Amino acid sequence: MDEKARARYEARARIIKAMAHPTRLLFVDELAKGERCVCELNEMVHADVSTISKHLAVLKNAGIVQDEKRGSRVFYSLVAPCVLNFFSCVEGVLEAQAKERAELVS
Amino acid sequence: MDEKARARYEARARIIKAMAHPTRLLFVDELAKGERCVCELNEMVHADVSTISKHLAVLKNAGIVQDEKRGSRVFYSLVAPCVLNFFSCVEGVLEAQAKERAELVS
DNA sequence: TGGTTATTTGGCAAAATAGCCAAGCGATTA
DNA sequence: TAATCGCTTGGCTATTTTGCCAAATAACCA
Repeated sequence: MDEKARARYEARARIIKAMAHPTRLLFVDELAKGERCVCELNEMVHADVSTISKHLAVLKNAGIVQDEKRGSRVFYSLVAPCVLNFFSCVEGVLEAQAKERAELVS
Repeated sequence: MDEKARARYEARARIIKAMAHPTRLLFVDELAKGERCVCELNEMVHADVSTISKHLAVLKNAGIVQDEKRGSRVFYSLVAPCVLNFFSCVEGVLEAQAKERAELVS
């Protein structure tokens, strides 16, 4: 594999890595319904606001969400809705795993 | 968020995390073309065989690939081809980012 | 102006991940 | 049987990620 190809896979991995956290997946799921301010997202999770803010920064850096300050609040919204497609795939994999585990028992 | 929802997002994140590495993305891409033995995958990457083996174990544990021993070799194949859909999405995000960076310069 | 609210940043410690080497193990060949 | 091949596992260190706290900033209200 040449250097260029390696860089491409690294760039791809960077984006996917941004999705690889339960809290961030929850946020993406929520933002699919519309924009939300940090305070709203904060209410959904048991974590420090600074932690929330850093998770959102990760998503923003990856180009998955964008932010817009209005008044004293910052609103985040989804700019790459295609990441929602990840869910159906992942759900399918989880179901297959559950099925397999069930068969092992029987 | 209740305990059950949290567990669901954690399970999802586990699968996505398995995809969040350049080498593993390369392997998935390669396995999309057909099964490959560890030795073939090893040739594609500058890394110790043990490292390769561990990456494959991560993908297998996540339910993305499966393995089958035939003779002295172990062949891996893709069992969740839907993960290939990740690529087109990620590619789109990368393009959008490149475009934005280009606009910042101009 | 001073205080409060909303959010980000810096810094740190704990946890998870990555990758190398050495060792182990089953299958194959000599 | 001994040596080799293909692969996995254990163990270790280096790096990255996570999440908390404290501090900084910006907008708003009194």
